[in-house]
Amino acid sequence: MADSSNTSSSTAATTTGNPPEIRSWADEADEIDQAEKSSAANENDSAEPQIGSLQIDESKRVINSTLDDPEDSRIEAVTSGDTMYKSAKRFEDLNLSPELLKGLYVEMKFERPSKIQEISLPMILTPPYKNLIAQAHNGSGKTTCFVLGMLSRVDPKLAAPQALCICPTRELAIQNMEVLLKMGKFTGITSELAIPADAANYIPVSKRPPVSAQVVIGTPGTINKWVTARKLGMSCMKILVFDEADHMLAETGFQDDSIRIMKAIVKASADSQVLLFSATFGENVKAFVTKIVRDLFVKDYNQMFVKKEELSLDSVKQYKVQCPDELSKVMVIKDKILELGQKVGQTIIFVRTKNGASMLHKSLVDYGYEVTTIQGALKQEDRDKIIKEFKEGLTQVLISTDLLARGFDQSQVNLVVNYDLPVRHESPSEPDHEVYLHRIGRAGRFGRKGAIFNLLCNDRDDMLMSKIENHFNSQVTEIASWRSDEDFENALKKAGLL
DNA sequence: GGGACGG
Repeated sequence: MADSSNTSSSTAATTTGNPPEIRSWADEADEIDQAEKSSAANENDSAEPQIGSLQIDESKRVINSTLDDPEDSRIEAVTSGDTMYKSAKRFEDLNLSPELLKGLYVEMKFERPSKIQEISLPMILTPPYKNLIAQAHNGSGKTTCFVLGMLSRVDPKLAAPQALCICPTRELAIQNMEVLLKMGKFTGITSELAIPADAANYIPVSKRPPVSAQVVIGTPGTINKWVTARKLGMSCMKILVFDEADHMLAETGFQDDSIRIMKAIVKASADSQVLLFSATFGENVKAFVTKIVRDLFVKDYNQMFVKKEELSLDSVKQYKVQCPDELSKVMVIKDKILELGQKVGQTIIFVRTKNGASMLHKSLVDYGYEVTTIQGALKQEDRDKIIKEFKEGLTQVLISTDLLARGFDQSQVNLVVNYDLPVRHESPSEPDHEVYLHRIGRAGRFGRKGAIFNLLCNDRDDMLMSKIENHFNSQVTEIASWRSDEDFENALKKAGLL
């Protein structure tokens, strides 16, 4: 967890000197790993030899193989080139400014680097500042990791944009900015949020002054707009961070903007460093992302990935509920999940569409329940208000589209409901495993307890569910009867929530 | 389908 590392003996990155193996840093690494001695890895290798591997002759594999605590995540770092990295056991090992250290200890209340920080921060902060592709699990502290990276690399005396962070949603940009302000409180480092202004505060880009803030966090459209209008200068940029990088670089609609920003940075500031962070890097995405980094940046890149026996699937308990029809799904939410949920914390209910969100909202409100709903069609001020109320604990239940699937951090969320299972848009008979993982990652933050309820009401749902179970190789427990209060109570007890 | 570019 991010705020206080455990005390088990840590895992220094140690150079083995072995020739590099071709490895995957996808989140499915565990599966691949289990089978890799046999055929899986070989298949991968022969099909696409460059993927997930490094430039063969100049790379070294650095792996922490000396774990003595089976509870620990396994963190693997693959470095390229000759630079040696020493893991940071203490923040003092990182040459941070006293002001930043104070922020870490006093504001963030950190004691020492978390596992992923211990390994990745030296890779981020050691010259020649190589690019980094980092997979870190939900709730493992990846935000604090790249925020610290940005704050450390900014020169406080230079009043120009030096760090840029790009996020897939406005909410995530805002949330990351809040972490930055907190951690950087004593540094005097300036920052600006680059998201679209609401109608009331709208100023045409041509009429706004150039950005002088040292750190800019925002969404791709607005950032591009500012860059194109020459209001956001790239010449002093040292570090570019993509949060939810797989999504930003692979998804149509994000991809063009993201690549354009990358190109602008490379053009203006050749030695800039790019950090790609996500909990998931699917097979296809991984290939694509590595290719982009290779093509665009002169410098090569390091990789880090966190392996855990069952991903983030182990601290939260997953359930599935057979519901005979749509209405019974509403009944389950109303009579079981909301009633019991009151006792165990906050709940997020995920739906597939904005319309679905509105319909469910109306149903529950008509039954007299207090729920709020967030989706992208709302006005920004409403979005802000709903998030604020939820984060302050004023509302207990939040219905959301996949707007909140990624990155949303609210520690009181113990229950996640999939009213609709996540499906791939291009082939709706296939589940979206990455989105599933991100959604359930909203519960059980930083190792806390949590429960997931998947509501199924037809053969297609059954099929999707079983594909998800197979993919993650984890059995999802079936609730015997959707009508039984006792069944749901026991489920929450087993999840450690009652 | 969702999110990200609207002005």
